[in-house]
Amino acid sequence: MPHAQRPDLAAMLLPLGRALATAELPVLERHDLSMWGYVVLLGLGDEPVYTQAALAKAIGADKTRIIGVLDELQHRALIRRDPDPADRRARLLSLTPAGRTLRDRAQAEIQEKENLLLDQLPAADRTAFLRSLHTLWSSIADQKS
Amino acid sequence: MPHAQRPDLAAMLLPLGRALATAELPVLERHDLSMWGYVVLLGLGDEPVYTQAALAKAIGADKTRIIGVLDELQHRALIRRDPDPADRRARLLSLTPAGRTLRDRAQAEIQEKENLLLDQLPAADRTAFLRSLHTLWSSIADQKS
DNA sequence: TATTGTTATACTCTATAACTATA
DNA sequence: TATAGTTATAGAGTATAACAATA
Repeated sequence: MPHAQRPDLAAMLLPLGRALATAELPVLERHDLSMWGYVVLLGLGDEPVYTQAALAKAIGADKTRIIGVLDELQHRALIRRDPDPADRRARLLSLTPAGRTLRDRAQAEIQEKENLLLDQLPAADRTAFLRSLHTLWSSIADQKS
Repeated sequence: MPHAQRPDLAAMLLPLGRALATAELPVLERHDLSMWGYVVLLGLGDEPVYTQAALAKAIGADKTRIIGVLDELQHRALIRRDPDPADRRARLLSLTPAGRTLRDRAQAEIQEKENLLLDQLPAADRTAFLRSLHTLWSSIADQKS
């Protein structure tokens, strides 16, 4: 066997993902968001609630990791952290309208940038790429739960 | 604007890449290779030479980061680190036949695993995905140099 | 003066352990 | 006893600074 015909998948996916994340940092900075702050806003979808531990698990972070992030987002009134009347240990997390707006704006700008990169692909490849990436990503996300 | 129609690219690429890398760790372990050890072996392509700084840059590592890795690979006779007679500061790096064999075996096993994941895609999507990923990855790699 | 390889140090990020308040 | 949230601590990984040898 002479040599591989293609680079390893991980050797393409990870550098590409990191390059994108780095390129998107200035967008987040303009909105005073850290990467984790943005991920938390995304993690708090449109469905109202969560507990901190569940949110942490959903976004792949340690529960201790996100505490400072939640503190700051709450302080900026982007999220609410209401004690659950049914279980006073738990905090119900939700986006405020301001948080939702900020999240949607940041995401729109980020995906705009990403679309510029995707524009170099032929239209057919582009849709196949997005469809495939989504399939593969879903399959490993399922696997985790 | 209600909500994004797709997840962010980086939010799919990075978890997918990490999941693959994690799944491939046992393969590397069987060959007594660390992730960086494997990356170094891959970085020393079939072309004979390099200098440590150039290799580090090529694989996206700090030059100080790979010294221990090179030490171990050399000790196991997987690479050679010959002083350059023309410039005695520099070390010419190359794979030994054993290093090349090990690299090719590990890569074959890794890509076999990756192919299993890709098998869930329809054939047409699969080729379009690989072609597109390669295009995007090349474009960001070019950008760096 | 600049560069290669190296070591030692500092810094960032993340995970672990230990605590409180609830259940 | 077990769990949610928290704090403090320890660890892994990485980058920075400083050095000797060479150009």
